Amino acid sequence: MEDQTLFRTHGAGTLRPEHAEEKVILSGWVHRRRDLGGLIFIDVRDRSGIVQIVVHPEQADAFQVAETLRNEYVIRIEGKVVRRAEETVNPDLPTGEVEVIAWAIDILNTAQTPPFSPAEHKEIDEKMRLRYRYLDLRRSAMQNILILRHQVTQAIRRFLSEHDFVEVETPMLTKSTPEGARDFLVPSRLKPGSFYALPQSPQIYKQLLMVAGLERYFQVARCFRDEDLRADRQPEFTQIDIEMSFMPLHAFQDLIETMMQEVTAMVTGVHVPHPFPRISYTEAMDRYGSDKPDTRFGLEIVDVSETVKDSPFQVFRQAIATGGVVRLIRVPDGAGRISRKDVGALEETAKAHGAKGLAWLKIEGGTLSGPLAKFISEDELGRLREVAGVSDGDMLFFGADQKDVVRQALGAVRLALRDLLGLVFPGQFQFLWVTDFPLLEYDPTEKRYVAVHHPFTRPKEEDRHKLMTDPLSVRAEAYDLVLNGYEIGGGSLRIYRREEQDAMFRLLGLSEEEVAEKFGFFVEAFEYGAPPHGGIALGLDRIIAILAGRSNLRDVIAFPKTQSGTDLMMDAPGRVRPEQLAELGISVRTN
RNA sequence: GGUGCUGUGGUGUAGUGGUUAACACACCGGUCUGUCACACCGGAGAUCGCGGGUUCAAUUCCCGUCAGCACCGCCA
Repeated sequence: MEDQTLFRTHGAGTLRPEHAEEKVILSGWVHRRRDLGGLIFIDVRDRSGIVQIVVHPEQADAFQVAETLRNEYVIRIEGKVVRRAEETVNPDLPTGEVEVIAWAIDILNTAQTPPFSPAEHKEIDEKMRLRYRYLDLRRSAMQNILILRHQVTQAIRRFLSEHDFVEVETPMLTKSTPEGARDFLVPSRLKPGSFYALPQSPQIYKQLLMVAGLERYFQVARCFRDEDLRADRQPEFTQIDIEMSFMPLHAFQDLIETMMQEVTAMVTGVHVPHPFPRISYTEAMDRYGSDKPDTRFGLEIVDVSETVKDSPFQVFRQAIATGGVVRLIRVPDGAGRISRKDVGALEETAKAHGAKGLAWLKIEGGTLSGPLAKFISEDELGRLREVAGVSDGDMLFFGADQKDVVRQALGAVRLALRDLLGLVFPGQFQFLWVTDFPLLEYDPTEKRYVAVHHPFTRPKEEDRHKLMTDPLSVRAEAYDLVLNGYEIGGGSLRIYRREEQDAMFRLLGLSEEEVAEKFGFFVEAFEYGAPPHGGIALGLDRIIAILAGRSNLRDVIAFPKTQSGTDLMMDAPGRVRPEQLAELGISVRTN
């Protein structure tokens, strides 16, 4: 008899013909049971995979146990690996050339019939999956993602360590600062009425580590933002946070590119060339209507304001007369591929993104159709051919409004066309740097400038002279890393001189007292010899999701939140006992 | 804060102003020695998310509400 305390000699999914005739002990879950009456097959599953167990009636003890097994029971099996007869090989199973003849089966634990089975093939409702997350995670597809995530994190840790970066942990209990997203707050018991904030990112800490002389820092950092959720946004998420001193920007970006190249190759087997393309913010907005363009397909936006400025179509004329623009997306061969119904949906998309409408034109067999047809002269069409390369069979979508509106609306229409026409495919990975973001934007509700990236971002040297005279035209030394139309990272070179940081805070409308209160320690640190530095934060969850071909972040997070920020398994957030609140000096309004 | 979609046995779906609310899987019992999403026979299992309204009658129509999802706003 084998050692009873030994649970396993092999992983179920690892058995191969070379193990034939070996005695093995397996432990795992009953994936499926096929009871033929005089012969019982059990598919046993562990993390490594599935193997078929055969129980013959001659092994009376084992057979008796096998008859009572149910799905998801946890069992231990002793038996012998044998090659399957030619005609019973299962080519769909990695272990399909062998099976295990069992002579002993122990039930380590029984199981209720689960609300859904890990062996099931159908789509399970998201609510169900989240409520019983531990069952959802039994499915190999989910386990594979978690394993993949582990491997990526390990690879990144190794890569950065080899490049002399030091992993440093920074506090989770920190302080709320103005600017940025809404904070998650944690009440202090020792100082009633005071609150910690969970970090939106370790930004200030990592800059202080640069002042401290660490020179190269990284962290797999959990970050928290109390804002509404999306498919690509969770309230807590993980950043690969990186900062370094004394490094030229191009060299830093090269390092990040090399790392992403390695990760992509590891996960997908796809080799992405680098350097990655770079595009300025302005160009991205003009050509793609997005600051995170999906460049896997064309359909670029073309400005035709000049061409149609005298158009009889009033919407065009008026847009231009009031300082706006007219731009179009040309869909090659779109005339035959896009139905009236599709057009209606595209129009809704444009409207949802601020446009008043979406004018369109089909060019088929030399004749024009669509609401614009009667307004476009032969002459204008000729010039459109020149400017936008329009040819027969094309379909054109026009946006006419103020520049920002047209950018956003046509950007959304472009993505809708991507999905409608199926223009992208699995296995395509287009990395892209978006650079030269504006440093500031004007917030009309707060009536002041706010930082586009964050208040620690350095203005571009050549724009610095415009800081006081024309702040909105100042570009930042900031860069986003974009993959397939998702922002997967963002960073900047930082301000590292006190006077400059002070000037930036003043520009953002913070009073001297506010600066002293909120950032006093920070600017003070700059007086003690802060090195030139910069960095980036990469969104690990998004990177994994994209590389693993998943369209929502929940699938790459072990225990994610719903769109309303709840955990359906734990039922968090939850109420707390009155004594807990009392200790914290908190009373809750109940209306 | 707003818009849209969804909510029917354990699960996935079908369906209807008056039905015995249908099907598949799962579940329970039985038969079966080469199955592998086993097969076959039989069985049990649903206050149709919740509340209100319209109606002789509501799972179905209307309003509200809750939950999940997608999106807009928001997310430096």
